[in-house]
Amino acid sequence: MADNAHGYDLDLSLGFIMGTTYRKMSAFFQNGLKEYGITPEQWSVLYQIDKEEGLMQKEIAERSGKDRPTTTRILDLLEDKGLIYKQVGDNDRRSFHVYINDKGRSLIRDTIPVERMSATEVKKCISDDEYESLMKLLKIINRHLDKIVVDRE
Amino acid sequence: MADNAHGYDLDLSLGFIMGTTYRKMSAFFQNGLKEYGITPEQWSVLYQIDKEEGLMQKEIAERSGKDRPTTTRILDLLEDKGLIYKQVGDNDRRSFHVYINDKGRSLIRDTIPVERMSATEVKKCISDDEYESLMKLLKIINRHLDKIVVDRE
DNA sequence: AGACAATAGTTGTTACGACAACTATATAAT
DNA sequence: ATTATATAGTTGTCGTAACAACTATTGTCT
Repeated sequence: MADNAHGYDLDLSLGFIMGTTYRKMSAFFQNGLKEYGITPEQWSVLYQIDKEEGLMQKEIAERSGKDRPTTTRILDLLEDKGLIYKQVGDNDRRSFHVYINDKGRSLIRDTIPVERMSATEVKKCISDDEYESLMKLLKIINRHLDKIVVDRE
Repeated sequence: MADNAHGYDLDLSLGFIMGTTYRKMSAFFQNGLKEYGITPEQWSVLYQIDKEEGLMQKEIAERSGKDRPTTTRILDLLEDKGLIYKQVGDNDRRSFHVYINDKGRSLIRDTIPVERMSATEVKKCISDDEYESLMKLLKIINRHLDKIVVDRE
């Protein structure tokens, strides 16, 4: 955000508009998280760990929609902040299981209302039906693009 | 993309889903641009310069939805690739006017079909009406979030 | 058992976005 | 005219994403 906030020339492609919209929503969330010393992306990873403890990094990556390198780095940051800890896999010594600790748990508890505020804010400018239809369309496109990309693996 | 392509746990917030959808669309476009040695973000900047030559960097930043630092860097890359050139402002010696050259022009001409393919691909999984309504909703949210952020300037 | 492939995670590089701090020039206020 | 302020652009830093290349471990094939 910071620097540009104007009347954009929005006569542009879907991908482009989705990018700017996503970044603004993310910035809005980030603004609410300021005092908690955590970013929206870190939050989403921590949230997944809180939701189900003992996940392997690979599973966390899948659930938070990030690739393995990015997940490694975000987990490092969360560990540095003392919010989570890793434990070497019992059966598989290549893998780690990830656990949240008290500090992480209370951070998530405290910030869930902040996360909700993003949705609340968006719902100020569109109806509930429109919100639902937006979510639905995004999920459809998401899955569609997955199919295309999966072929390349 | 590269690493993760699965059945996500999409029980997540709008911002999150918008982020992953945006990244997948961007990756799809990027894939089509591969042979042209340019990224989607660079493309969007070059596209604006082609559309109206002699723009100041500030105007390019606004139209492509980027802040000034990011614009500076992308313009540097485009200049290094020999697609554009800058010229010091006549009245205002702080500013630059940016022009596209032949190589840049032909790149845009050649890649506009690639850009269109992204929209075409998305339209394979949703109807035209849904596509339009998606665009409309994103623009509304975009403007709404602008209003909130503008207050901070 | 030994070779080979698959998998979990890490590291390095490039691009981009957010943000703060900076330079240089232009404009306004007095 | 001098000072203050605003504006155009740049540079530095951090976080994140995409991607390639790597290590270590596990599984498979023979």
